[in-house]
Amino acid sequence: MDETPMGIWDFCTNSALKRASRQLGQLYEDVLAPSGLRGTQFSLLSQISHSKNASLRTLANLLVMDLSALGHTLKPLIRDGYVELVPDVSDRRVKRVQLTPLGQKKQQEATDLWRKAQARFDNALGKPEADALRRALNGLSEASFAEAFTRASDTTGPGESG
Amino acid sequence: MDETPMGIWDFCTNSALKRASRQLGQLYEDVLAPSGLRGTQFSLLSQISHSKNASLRTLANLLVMDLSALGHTLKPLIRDGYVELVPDVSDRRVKRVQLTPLGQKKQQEATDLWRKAQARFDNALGKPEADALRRALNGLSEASFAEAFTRASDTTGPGESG
DNA sequence: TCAATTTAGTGGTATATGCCACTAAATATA
DNA sequence: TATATTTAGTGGCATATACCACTAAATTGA
Repeated sequence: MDETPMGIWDFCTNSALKRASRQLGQLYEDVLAPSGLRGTQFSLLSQISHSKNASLRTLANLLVMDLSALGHTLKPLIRDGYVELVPDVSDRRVKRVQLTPLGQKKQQEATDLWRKAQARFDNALGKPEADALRRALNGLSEASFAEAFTRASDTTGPGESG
Repeated sequence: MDETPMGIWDFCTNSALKRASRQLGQLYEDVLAPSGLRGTQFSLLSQISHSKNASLRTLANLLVMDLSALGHTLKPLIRDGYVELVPDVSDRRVKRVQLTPLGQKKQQEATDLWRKAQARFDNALGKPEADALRRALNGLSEASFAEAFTRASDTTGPGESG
């Protein structure tokens, strides 16, 4: 065999993460398809549902997403009548994000499909492994991890100083 | 506390994966920035370097990426002179992807930066955990996982029937 | 050999996501 | 109070990524 099936993802966590994200994204989206929602849109609607009356900024921080990216991503959902932005009265810069009744219905409908996808995932990987993976991923998403990463000078050698 | 900091990512592996991907993407890209390459572009150049003379289709499969998405993503790299597509002589449908000399140089330059990012990641998470995470993610990216997922009827109850 | 099917790529369109520049509004400071 | 700074959001531009329709070339089958 002269064709080594080695990839950058075997070394690079970032590449591995993106590749896995594409794969799992496809898998979940296929299941969510009947709802007409993309995977990201389902995540968004669900989080908006959880974080009632959050501002765009708050939501962006929770989702570890750029504020303007969130704004852009919400546009199709606003256009389709699932989400609305309500200006805050006390701070006129702020806009609160909320689901419309239609959005709530759509989110619930999609949740039924999502449960299937999640069940399949847990079955395919094993429940304990799935839970562990989710925890690990959520650890990476915490601000404290970003700080640890940024702070980490590459002390690859033996003996950790400082 | 009436503000439960609970998120969809606490339940949904897909949401957790995308969120972590955004976070890690930012972290890696900050380190790669001096090279002028985005994270995805570095992954791409590296994989092209590994998979010498691969066709677009082969590369797309390896990367678990849609063929046309790969084509689109390569465009900036071709425009900037890092990558070129060479038509295959025996099968005139096929285009082989390869780095230009400039692309090789850029890839090597970026690899030096990447090593820093990777070292920081390993430091922040711990080497064994990082390796385990990479393995888990690469498992999700395998075709066999997609098959297991698709095949998995949601046998959430006890007793798995054939 | 010729038609039907499959395979590789391209281009258009839409969503996902980030950066930067800009506006508006709130807050801090002199 | 008037100015400086910070904060929230918007809009433009670029890349990332998917789907669909289409072309071209190879393969299959009659």
